[in-house]
Amino acid sequence: MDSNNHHPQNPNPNLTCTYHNTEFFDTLPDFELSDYLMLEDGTEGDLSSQNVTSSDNVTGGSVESAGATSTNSNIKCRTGVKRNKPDQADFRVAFRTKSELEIMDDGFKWRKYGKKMVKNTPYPRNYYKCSSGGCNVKKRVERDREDSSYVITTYDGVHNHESPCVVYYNHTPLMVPHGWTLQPSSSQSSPS
DNA sequence: CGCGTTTGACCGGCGC
DNA sequence: GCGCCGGTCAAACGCG
Repeated sequence: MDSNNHHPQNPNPNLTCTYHNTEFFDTLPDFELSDYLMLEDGTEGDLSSQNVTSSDNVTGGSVESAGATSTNSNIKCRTGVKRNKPDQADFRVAFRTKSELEIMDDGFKWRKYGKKMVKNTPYPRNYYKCSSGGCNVKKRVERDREDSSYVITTYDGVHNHESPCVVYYNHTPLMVPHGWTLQPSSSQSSPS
Protein backbone atom coordinates (compact mmCIF):
# COMPACT_ATOMS: atom_id res chain seq x y z
CA MET A 1 0.00 0.00 0.00
CA ASP A 2 1.10 3.45 -0.58
CA SER A 3 -1.13 5.21 1.85
CA ASN A 4 0.00 4.34 5.28
CA ASN A 5 0.83 7.90 6.01
CA HIS A 6 -1.49 8.46 8.92
CA HIS A 7 -2.43 11.81 10.23
CA PRO A 8 -1.76 12.08 13.91
CA GLN A 9 -3.96 15.06 14.30
CA ASN A 10 -7.53 15.66 13.45
CA PRO A 11 -7.54 15.82 9.69
CA ASN A 12 -10.87 17.48 9.50
CA PRO A 13 -11.98 20.05 12.01
CA ASN A 14 -15.28 20.34 10.24
CA LEU A 15 -16.27 16.75 10.75
CA THR A 16 -17.04 15.09 14.01
CA CYS A 17 -17.42 11.39 13.81
CA THR A 18 -18.27 9.63 17.00
CA TYR A 19 -18.88 5.94 17.01
CA HIS A 20 -20.85 4.09 19.59
CA ASN A 21 -22.83 0.91 19.22
CA THR A 22 -25.57 -0.08 16.87
CA GLU A 23 -28.28 1.30 19.09
CA PHE A 24 -28.11 4.33 16.94
CA PHE A 25 -29.19 2.32 13.97
CA ASP A 26 -32.12 0.85 15.80
CA THR A 27 -33.68 4.21 15.36
CA LEU A 28 -33.59 3.56 11.68
CA PRO A 29 -35.53 0.33 11.38
CA ASP A 30 -36.10 0.64 7.70
CA PHE A 31 -32.74 1.92 6.82
CA GLU A 32 -30.83 -0.70 4.98
CA LEU A 33 -27.60 0.72 3.89
CA SER A 34 -26.96 -1.96 1.36
CA ASP A 35 -30.13 -0.96 -0.38
CA TYR A 36 -28.89 2.51 -0.79
CA LEU A 37 -25.61 1.33 -2.07
CA MET A 38 -27.16 -1.08 -4.47
CA LEU A 39 -26.68 0.69 -7.71
CA GLU A 40 -30.10 0.20 -9.09
CA ASP A 41 -31.44 2.10 -12.00
CA GLY A 42 -33.14 5.28 -10.98
CA THR A 43 -32.15 5.13 -7.37
CA GLU A 44 -28.50 5.55 -7.10
CA GLY A 45 -28.70 8.90 -8.72
CA ASP A 46 -30.42 10.13 -5.63
CA LEU A 47 -27.67 9.03 -3.41
CA SER A 48 -26.58 12.49 -2.59
CA SER A 49 -30.07 13.79 -2.03
CA GLN A 50 -31.14 10.78 -0.04
CA ASN A 51 -28.42 10.97 2.47
CA VAL A 52 -31.10 11.05 5.07
CA THR A 53 -29.41 10.59 8.36
CA SER A 54 -26.15 12.27 8.06
CA SER A 55 -25.41 13.73 4.73
CA ASP A 56 -26.88 17.08 5.50
CA ASN A 57 -24.55 17.32 8.34
CA VAL A 58 -21.61 15.58 6.90
CA THR A 59 -21.72 16.71 3.36
CA GLY A 60 -19.74 19.81 2.98
CA GLY A 61 -17.35 18.89 5.65
CA SER A 62 -14.33 18.37 3.58
CA VAL A 63 -12.32 15.56 4.95
CA GLU A 64 -8.89 14.44 4.28
CA SER A 65 -9.33 10.90 5.27
CA ALA A 66 -6.41 9.37 7.01
CA GLY A 67 -3.97 8.37 4.40
CA ALA A 68 -5.94 9.73 1.54
CA THR A 69 -3.89 12.62 0.47
CA SER A 70 -6.54 14.14 -1.66
CA THR A 71 -6.66 17.81 -0.96
CA ASN A 72 -10.32 18.15 -1.74
CA SER A 73 -12.18 15.12 -0.55
CA ASN A 74 -15.79 15.75 0.28
CA ILE A 75 -17.04 12.84 2.28
CA LYS A 76 -20.62 11.80 2.43
CA CYS A 77 -21.28 9.34 5.17
CA ARG A 78 -24.02 6.80 4.80
CA THR A 79 -24.56 4.70 7.82
CA GLY A 80 -26.89 1.86 8.53
CA VAL A 81 -27.22 -1.63 9.78
CA LYS A 82 -27.52 -4.66 7.64
CA ARG A 83 -28.79 -7.85 9.13
CA ASN A 84 -26.74 -10.61 7.69
CA LYS A 85 -26.51 -14.28 8.35
CA PRO A 86 -26.07 -15.23 11.99
CA ASP A 87 -22.47 -16.12 11.45
CA GLN A 88 -21.75 -12.87 9.80
CA ALA A 89 -21.29 -9.46 11.20
CA ASP A 90 -24.57 -7.61 11.41
CA PHE A 91 -23.05 -4.25 10.98
CA ARG A 92 -22.41 -2.33 7.85
CA VAL A 93 -21.37 1.18 7.23
CA ALA A 94 -20.46 3.00 4.08
CA PHE A 95 -18.83 6.19 3.07
CA ARG A 96 -19.28 7.95 -0.18
CA THR A 97 -16.21 9.99 -0.60
CA LYS A 98 -15.18 12.38 -3.26
CA SER A 99 -11.65 11.43 -3.92
CA GLU A 100 -9.38 10.62 -6.77
CA LEU A 101 -7.92 7.90 -4.66
CA GLU A 102 -9.71 4.65 -4.03
CA ILE A 103 -7.42 3.82 -1.18
CA MET A 104 -9.07 5.09 1.94
CA ASP A 105 -6.68 4.37 4.73
CA ASP A 106 -8.75 4.37 7.89
CA GLY A 107 -6.00 3.34 10.22
CA PHE A 108 -6.56 -0.35 9.82
CA LYS A 109 -4.52 -2.62 7.70
CA TRP A 110 -6.37 -4.19 4.81
CA ARG A 111 -5.42 -6.97 2.47
CA LYS A 112 -7.00 -7.08 -0.93
CA TYR A 113 -8.50 -10.45 -1.72
CA GLY A 114 -10.61 -9.87 -4.74
CA LYS A 115 -11.56 -7.64 -7.57
CA LYS A 116 -14.71 -7.93 -9.58
CA MET A 117 -16.40 -6.15 -12.39
CA VAL A 118 -19.99 -5.65 -11.38
CA LYS A 119 -22.93 -5.32 -13.67
CA ASN A 120 -24.01 -1.85 -14.78
CA THR A 121 -20.83 -0.38 -13.45
CA PRO A 122 -17.83 0.44 -15.59
CA TYR A 123 -15.59 0.39 -12.58
CA PRO A 124 -14.31 -2.68 -10.76
CA ARG A 125 -15.23 -3.42 -7.17
CA ASN A 126 -12.34 -4.22 -4.88
CA TYR A 127 -12.64 -6.48 -1.86
CA TYR A 128 -10.51 -6.09 1.23
CA LYS A 129 -10.18 -7.99 4.49
CA CYS A 130 -8.74 -6.69 7.70
CA SER A 131 -5.34 -8.28 7.88
CA SER A 132 -5.35 -8.40 11.66
CA GLY A 133 -5.54 -11.95 12.91
CA GLY A 134 -8.98 -12.97 14.03
CA CYS A 135 -10.61 -9.89 12.65
CA ASN A 136 -12.88 -10.77 9.76
CA VAL A 137 -14.02 -7.29 8.92
CA LYS A 138 -14.33 -6.74 5.21
CA LYS A 139 -14.73 -3.75 3.06
CA ARG A 140 -15.68 -3.10 -0.52
CA VAL A 141 -14.41 -0.21 -2.49
CA GLU A 142 -15.97 0.89 -5.72
CA ARG A 143 -16.43 4.01 -7.73
CA ASP A 144 -19.79 5.62 -8.00
CA ARG A 145 -20.83 4.89 -11.53
CA GLU A 146 -22.88 8.08 -11.59
CA ASP A 147 -19.98 10.20 -10.61
CA SER A 148 -16.60 8.59 -10.94
CA SER A 149 -15.12 11.25 -8.75
CA TYR A 150 -16.83 9.58 -5.80
CA VAL A 151 -15.61 6.45 -4.13
CA ILE A 152 -18.03 4.25 -2.20
CA THR A 153 -16.41 2.37 0.63
CA THR A 154 -18.54 -0.19 2.44
CA TYR A 155 -17.40 -1.77 5.68
CA ASP A 156 -18.81 -5.13 6.74
CA GLY A 157 -18.50 -6.11 10.34
CA VAL A 158 -16.90 -4.61 13.37
CA HIS A 159 -13.26 -4.73 14.24
CA ASN A 160 -12.51 -6.80 17.30
CA HIS A 161 -9.30 -4.95 17.95
CA GLU A 162 -7.98 -1.47 18.23
CA SER A 163 -6.82 0.29 15.17
CA PRO A 164 -3.09 0.11 14.65
CA CYS A 165 -3.33 3.81 14.20
CA VAL A 166 -6.43 5.29 15.77
CA VAL A 167 -7.61 8.35 13.97
CA TYR A 168 -9.12 10.95 16.19
CA TYR A 169 -11.84 13.31 15.16
CA ASN A 170 -12.38 15.97 17.76
CA HIS A 171 -10.78 13.94 20.48
CA THR A 172 -12.93 10.94 19.66
CA PRO A 173 -11.45 7.79 18.24
CA LEU A 174 -12.67 7.25 14.75
CA MET A 175 -12.53 3.53 15.05
CA VAL A 176 -14.05 1.85 18.04
CA PRO A 177 -14.22 -1.91 18.14
CA HIS A 178 -17.85 -2.30 19.11
CA GLY A 179 -19.84 -0.35 16.64
CA TRP A 180 -20.07 3.13 15.38
CA THR A 181 -22.45 5.95 15.57
CA LEU A 182 -22.04 8.90 13.35
CA GLN A 183 -22.47 12.30 14.85
CA PRO A 184 -21.33 14.73 12.27
CA SER A 185 -20.75 18.27 13.20
CA SER A 186 -22.73 20.58 11.01
CA SER A 187 -20.80 23.73 11.54
CA GLN A 188 -17.70 23.38 13.56
CA SER A 189 -15.99 21.13 15.96
CA SER A 190 -17.87 21.13 19.18
CA PRO A 191 -16.06 19.07 21.74
CA SER A 192 -18.31 17.92 24.51
C1' DC B 1 12.19 -14.31 2.01
C1' DG B 2 7.92 -12.51 3.50
C1' DC B 3 3.99 -10.05 2.51
C1' DG B 4 0.65 -7.99 -0.43
C1' DT B 5 -1.55 -7.84 -5.00
C1' DT B 6 -3.44 -9.85 -9.08
C1' DT B 7 -6.54 -12.64 -11.45
C1' DG B 8 -9.03 -16.60 -13.07
C1' DA B 9 -11.81 -20.19 -11.16
C1' DC B 10 -15.19 -21.66 -8.18
C1' DC B 11 -19.32 -21.45 -5.25
C1' DG B 12 -23.78 -20.09 -3.54
C1' DG B 13 -27.86 -17.24 -3.72
C1' DC B 14 -31.46 -15.44 -6.29
C1' DG B 15 -34.56 -14.48 -10.11
C1' DC B 16 -36.84 -16.21 -14.06
C1' DG C 1 -34.10 -26.33 -13.11
C1' DC C 2 -31.15 -23.14 -15.20
C1' DG C 3 -28.54 -19.16 -15.81
C1' DC C 4 -26.76 -14.92 -14.02
C1' DC C 5 -24.23 -12.42 -10.81
C1' DG C 6 -21.83 -11.16 -6.63
C1' DG C 7 -18.50 -12.76 -3.42
C1' DT C 8 -14.54 -15.63 -2.13
C1' DC C 9 -10.58 -18.59 -2.78
C1' DA C 10 -6.05 -19.62 -3.91
C1' DA C 11 -2.04 -20.00 -6.85
C1' DA C 12 1.12 -17.15 -9.21
C1' DC C 13 3.56 -13.10 -9.31
C1' DG C 14 5.85 -8.74 -7.86
C1' DC C 15 8.01 -5.78 -4.71
C1' DG C 16 10.55 -4.28 -0.67
